[in-house]
Amino acid sequence: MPRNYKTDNKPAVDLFSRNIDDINNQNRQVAKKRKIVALLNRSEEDLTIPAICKKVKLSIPTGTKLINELIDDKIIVESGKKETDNGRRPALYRIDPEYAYSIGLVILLKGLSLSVYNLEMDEVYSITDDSFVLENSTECLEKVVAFIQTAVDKSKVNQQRILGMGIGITGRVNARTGYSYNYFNFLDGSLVDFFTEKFVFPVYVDNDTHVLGLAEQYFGKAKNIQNAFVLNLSGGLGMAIISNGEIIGGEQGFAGEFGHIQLGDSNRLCLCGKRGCVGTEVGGHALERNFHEHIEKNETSLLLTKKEEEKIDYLDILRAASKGDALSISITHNMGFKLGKALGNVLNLLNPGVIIVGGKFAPADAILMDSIKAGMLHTALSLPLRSCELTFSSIGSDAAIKGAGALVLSRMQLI
Amino acid sequence: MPRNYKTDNKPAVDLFSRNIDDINNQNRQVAKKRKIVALLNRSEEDLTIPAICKKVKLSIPTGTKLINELIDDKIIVESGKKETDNGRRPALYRIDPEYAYSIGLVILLKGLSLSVYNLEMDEVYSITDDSFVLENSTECLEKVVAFIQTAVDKSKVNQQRILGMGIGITGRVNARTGYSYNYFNFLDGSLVDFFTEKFVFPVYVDNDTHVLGLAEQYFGKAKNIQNAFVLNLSGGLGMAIISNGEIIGGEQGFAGEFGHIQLGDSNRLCLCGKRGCVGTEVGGHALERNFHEHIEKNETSLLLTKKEEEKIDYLDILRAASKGDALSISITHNMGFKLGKALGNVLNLLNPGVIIVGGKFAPADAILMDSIKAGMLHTALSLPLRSCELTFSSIGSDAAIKGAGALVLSRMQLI
DNA sequence: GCAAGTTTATAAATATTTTTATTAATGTCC
DNA sequence: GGACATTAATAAAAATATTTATAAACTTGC
Repeated sequence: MPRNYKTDNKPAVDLFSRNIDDINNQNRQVAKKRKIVALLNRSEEDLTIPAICKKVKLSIPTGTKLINELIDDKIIVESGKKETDNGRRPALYRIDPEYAYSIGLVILLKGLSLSVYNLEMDEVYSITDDSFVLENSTECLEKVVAFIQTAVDKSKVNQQRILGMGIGITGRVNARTGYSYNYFNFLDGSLVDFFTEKFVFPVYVDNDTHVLGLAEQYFGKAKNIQNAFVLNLSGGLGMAIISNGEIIGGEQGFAGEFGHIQLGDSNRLCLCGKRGCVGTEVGGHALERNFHEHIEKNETSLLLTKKEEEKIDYLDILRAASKGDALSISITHNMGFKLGKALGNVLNLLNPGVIIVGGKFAPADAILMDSIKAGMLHTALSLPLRSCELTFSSIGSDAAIKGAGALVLSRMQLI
Repeated sequence: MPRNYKTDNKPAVDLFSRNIDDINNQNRQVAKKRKIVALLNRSEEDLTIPAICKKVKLSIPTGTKLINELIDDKIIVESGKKETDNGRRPALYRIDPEYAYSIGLVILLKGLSLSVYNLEMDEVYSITDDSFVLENSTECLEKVVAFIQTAVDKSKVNQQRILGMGIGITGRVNARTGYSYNYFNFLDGSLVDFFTEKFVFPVYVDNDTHVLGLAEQYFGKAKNIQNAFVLNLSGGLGMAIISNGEIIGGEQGFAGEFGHIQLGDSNRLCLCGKRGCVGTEVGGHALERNFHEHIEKNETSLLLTKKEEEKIDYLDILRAASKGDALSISITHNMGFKLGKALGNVLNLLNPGVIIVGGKFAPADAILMDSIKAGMLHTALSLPLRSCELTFSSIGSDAAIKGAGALVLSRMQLI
């Protein structure tokens, strides 16, 4: 009887397997290929074979073999020769960006945004529904599904080429199990199970703040930094904590509820039922509330000449502050100071190398930088403060969506 | 000319190499051997070859080969056959505990303790100097060196068999660079450099709280838990944070300054210069202060009948509380409540699965458990609180020393 | 008490990876 | 402009690891 040895040397597990267990239990070659792709994905410039082999700890012959296989599979392309001072010039390689795509979806209280990204995380399609209002209902969930379906259709991307969809949703989310606890919590199974059944590609979920942190980690100012805070400062206040190079989820993925730390001196009642949460003093909604309280005390503002008082939102206040409106400046500074105090305390606990202000307030660096720093001085210990940089996100308004897209690559260990 | 192929199949890098770069840049076989040793070190019971191979992801022939080499090197010993229900009975293997040793040293404000551990982290020698008082001086440092030298001599352990010494020292420490910032900061180089020059074995350093966290992680109630807080509640208050299975050091290793978060409602001036730090309300010294303040207000206590007021320390207060002294119980409960409130806030931020109270207060669970829980209820969000267990360390008073010893194995990736 | 089933351990065959040697492609120096 | 230095890529040889087959050591069930 002839012996039945394995003759095909192709890996049994596909690089783009849609089964997460495969990814964690893959053979050495596929794991190394994944690392090569991830390295090229992270790298700004194209890389040579020796450089790749050094980084992924492979000998040049094996590295060459795997890279050639990736070229055969159309995942990697040669992009020219590298200019060097001496020696034979090496060939450069990069990812073929159009080989595969990922989808980022962000579900906020108001607004639904989806983008399709190629492997290099360049946006190839984008759509937003500003009229969307998040409700914990079947109808709302169906709306989301319909939105995704039409978006995917309109993007004209081959669905077989979609690696997966990452969803960032507001509220408490267990990223590991895929359950959402504040919205769409009426489902029998997890939110991930629900979506996975609806689409041919795999679905991953995390909360909006963690997804923003991912964006900062891969494309923003937390790149190559092992310990960072990424603030999601918009209407509310959240924080993604990066420690030892990883976003901290905690035991159920609930980590980051910075808005519900009681550090303030105020006694305002928070939505969570407690009093004095940072979130009652810091964030867009708190800013609006402060604005209206001051107006009630007969203070005045340039803003009142342009808009009815009830319709003024925190973005109006920010704009007014940057144009010199005294009240807007005052309350924004005040908010920044309180935020700084809270940050200084948490800085003592976690010793980050950088604090990045993201969210809708990211462009407000000119107004907020100094007041936050002043606040931090009041609470932070000098040693950890000295080596912590305060900075504002520069990724732009689609940061969270891009982070949601990156969630796919991250889970597939391709970035 | 004869070709010079490598003929010796022994690894070029020794398993117990004293060069940390070797460890991070080792060949596959040595890395796997290290994993085998670490697995056996962590495992309660002895393991079979198939079990080991499965865990470290090796085929049985290669696993067998490596294990046999470890046996040849006297690092592993066979310990009998395993009883099974069916099939051939496999041989069991375990670490030869006396093959090598590690030293744990803890330098506190008052007291110096050193223990020698075998590979299974059983104590083989222990010595303490209670008269020691930590000062930031050359003389004090020389005292420490002399203490270590006589201790190592007295322990009668072959110095060549000592893998290294782990030091836990109070104050801010950068574990990566080996610098100590509060004590012995007058040195030209790092504290690690200083000690490394004095001894033949390598030296590792971290602060006392992180080392306590390590102990809890490897031998205590944080074992197999990915997200935990380990409180160092003694005279002062510190916290080791374990996230994603790793102790968080932060950018400079300063993470964990829980005592300097301003969460309290009090306005007491802290040693750090700020007001309202948790540490001014929680911890042994705060407890003593509270005790004396109450006595000044003419309250009374059983303790006063036994000891002069000035000599009463927090351990006396704890003992009195457990014997029913009303004042001691009251102020201890009060402290527990404040600690609980502070913990609840940080729990919102990091979502740990377990909070372990360690340090000198670890035996005070009966007095503190309920008051801490009550405090946490006031500040923690319900979802993260629900899944977080509060517990007290049961390792014992030498926890930190054992953690310092484990620091050696940890850095050598042998645990 | 012996066949059948199960698991460990070893041996042989096959597959993979690395090391070393060789060849190729460049720049530099005299 | 050619010897020489330098780096890349490929080829061949050696080392290492895995798969498969087989033997050995057990239990169980009849």
